[in-house]
Amino acid sequence: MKKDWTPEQTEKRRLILDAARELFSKEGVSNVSMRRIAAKVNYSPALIYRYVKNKEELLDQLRTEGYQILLNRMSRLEVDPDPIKYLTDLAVEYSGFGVDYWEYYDLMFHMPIQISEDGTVPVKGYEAVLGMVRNAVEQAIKAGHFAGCSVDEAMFMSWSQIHGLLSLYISGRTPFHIGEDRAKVMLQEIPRHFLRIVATGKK
Amino acid sequence: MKKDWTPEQTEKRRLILDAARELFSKEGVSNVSMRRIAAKVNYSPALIYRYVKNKEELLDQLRTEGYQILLNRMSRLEVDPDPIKYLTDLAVEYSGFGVDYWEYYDLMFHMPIQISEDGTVPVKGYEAVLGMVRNAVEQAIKAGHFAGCSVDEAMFMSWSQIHGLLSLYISGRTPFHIGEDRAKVMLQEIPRHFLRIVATGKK
Amino acid sequence: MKKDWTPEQTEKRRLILDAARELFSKEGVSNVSMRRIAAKVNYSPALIYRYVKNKEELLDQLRTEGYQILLNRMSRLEVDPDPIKYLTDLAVEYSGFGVDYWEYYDLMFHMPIQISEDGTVPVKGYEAVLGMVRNAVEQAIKAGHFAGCSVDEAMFMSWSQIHGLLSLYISGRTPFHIGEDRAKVMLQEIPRHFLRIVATGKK
Amino acid sequence: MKKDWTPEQTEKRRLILDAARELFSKEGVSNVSMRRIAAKVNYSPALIYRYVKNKEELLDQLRTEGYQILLNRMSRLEVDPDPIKYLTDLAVEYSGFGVDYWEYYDLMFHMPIQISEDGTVPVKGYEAVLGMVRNAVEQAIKAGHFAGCSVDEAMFMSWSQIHGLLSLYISGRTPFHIGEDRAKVMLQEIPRHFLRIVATGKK
DNA sequence: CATGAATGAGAATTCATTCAT
DNA sequence: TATGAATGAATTCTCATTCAT
Repeated sequence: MKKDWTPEQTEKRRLILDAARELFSKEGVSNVSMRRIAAKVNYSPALIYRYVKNKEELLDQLRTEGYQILLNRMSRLEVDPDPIKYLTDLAVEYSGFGVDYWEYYDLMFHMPIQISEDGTVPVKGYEAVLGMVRNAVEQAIKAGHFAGCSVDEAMFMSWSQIHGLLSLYISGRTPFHIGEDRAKVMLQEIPRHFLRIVATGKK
Repeated sequence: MKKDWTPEQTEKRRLILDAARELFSKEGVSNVSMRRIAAKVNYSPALIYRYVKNKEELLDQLRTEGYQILLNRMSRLEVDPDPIKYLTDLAVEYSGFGVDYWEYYDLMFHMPIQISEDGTVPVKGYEAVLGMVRNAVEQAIKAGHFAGCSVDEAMFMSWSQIHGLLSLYISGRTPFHIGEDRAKVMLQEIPRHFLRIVATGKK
Repeated sequence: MKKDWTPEQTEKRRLILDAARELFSKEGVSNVSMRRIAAKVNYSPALIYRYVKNKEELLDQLRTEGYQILLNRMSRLEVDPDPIKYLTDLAVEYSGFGVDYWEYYDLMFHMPIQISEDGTVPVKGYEAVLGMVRNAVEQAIKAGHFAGCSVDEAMFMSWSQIHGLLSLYISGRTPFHIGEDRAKVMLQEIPRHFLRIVATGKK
Repeated sequence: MKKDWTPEQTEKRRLILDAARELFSKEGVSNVSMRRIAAKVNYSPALIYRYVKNKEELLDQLRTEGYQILLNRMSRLEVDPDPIKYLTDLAVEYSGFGVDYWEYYDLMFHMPIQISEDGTVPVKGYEAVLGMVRNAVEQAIKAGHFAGCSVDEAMFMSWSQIHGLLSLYISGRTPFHIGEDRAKVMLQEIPRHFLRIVATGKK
């Protein structure tokens, strides 16, 4: 499945990938058959296989694309001298991606992760994305933030805060009033509250 | 599937549900057939349908049970006068459930939510669970915490922090070193860091 | 696919195996689909799989049965003190099987042989059959026959003479006049000519 | 597919046939798709059908070619005055063909024979090949060999001896030690033993 | 002459589910 | 109550073949 694609072919492949992405997140990967993807783009089931090797490759391609887009968005940020500012920028960008491309996000971060024998994740881009976050967290710790946290801990807490928001958002669990633009409200939360969930109990 | 169950019937239904849950969690919902559930409890495939309407109802039932268990765990907590302490207790209990019953959790909080026409979630227990959290958050706000946050906001941030941790944990994305007990490490994080992601930038 | 079969089940499995055998030799193994086998016995395609694990197992079963039948026929012979007489008896029995069960024979001796890593043939019965022939040939050599031949050679020549007859017979290449009973004529040839193709040229 | 071929067309058809033969022999007729044949000669699948009517015709053509090659090899022999010598020469040539072109041989002599209404075999060359053998046998009988055999019988025995060797050889059933050159060993057997399987029982 | 696009038919399986007994 | 038998519909994927260009 690499050949040299003509523009038309690329376009058709795109069509298929998009249809698949939509269906996958609407109904779950395993409830979507190649047939249904074909039907959605008005192709015969057999034709799908001229543009996509198989279901596996289709999923991999979507995931890889997702990581690439996310990576691009995160990379275009300037590195702010204030590591917390930078980390927040990253979070904003990450969430923006999650909201704009929630179908991708679903495929990228909700499926059980595959780890190859050497301990790495075999989908291109995954490690790169997490690496950026990790570096930013590391800088923040060096600058005295996240008192008492290891890099792992700080990274995990930061990541999971944003991931939690996106995950609930994607599955429709944002507790905001129906009628409002969920996405917009969601995205306002991030810069306002990221890394600032402070509940100052007397302890 | 609403008949009046005799105790024996209830017990058998129980057996089936348990088998289903175990299989689902071990192999993923869509990789488990009704046949395999039947085999696991030594019933004929047909008999399953005496106790369970179909796969869908089976899943719904499991979800409902999940909410019930979670509700029980959260309810048995004493309400600490310090609302932050209580909220943290709730978080610990919630996460404990998520780790112990991650297979339930997956079914309960990762699938797209179904909302009925009147705006409620038709699965029994769901609203109750969230209600408890909401109340606790409300108390905390009244006590002066979460400065500047609406109840919705504070509730969403708190929930998604924990949900994010669990979600990443369930899909295998905890960035801790292999070999450690992921579950244990994960659970240590919660009381240590919940509601305390503070990054004091100079701003 | 072992379970304990009830008599009815055994019978149905038999039905399927027989249908498969007929189709296989009439049209070639790879031109016969499970669907067609199902159709031939008036079952739904799915039902086939209650009685047979898959196409592979079906073929293996048929082959194994074939070797068993052949082995039985060859085993019931008394060992004649004259090794040539005995060898001829074996040949007659072997050919009788080949003619009576030519569909089996086709599956057993015309498909490319599978040899496992340890150099043996993994289908039960194959080695046993050849072993009997080999022993008989060995006795004959010890008794002074097959002058100048190794056991391998003598065994190969004897075997291939009969196999050649059967192979041509099965594929319809017996050059006897149409209308005669090909099978009968064929079988007469064996005792008359086996091991006696003597063309004493003056050289 | 009878058009008048230009030399270029003939050449291309040749290319396709050769590719097909190679693939067929390497992987078995039913494991080779028209696509793969096309790919092997760097044609588009569609183009194949300009030079070959369909898979069936392709096979028929290969068979016909096979008979032609075999016929050529057998024809180039001088007719030895000793009919047994000549018959042996034919056998050697026939087996040489079978070993060199075993893929052809398989197609030519293992598939069920098609006989047309007038009792002849509709594939060109088949009758001619057998005719040569038949004649040679006839001469041998006239010269006093094959005592007591009809032409049919003698012809059938001779043919099936060689065919048996080739058939077992092709399906991998030569009982010679692995590591030796099976083909070479096989071919040595023919002149050594053809028409000389003598087992002189005391009887 | 040549090809890319396209497809209907079919391959081996599997599954949720029903039904007669 | 319980089950074995049965199946229609679905799954992923391949293939021989046609046709418009």
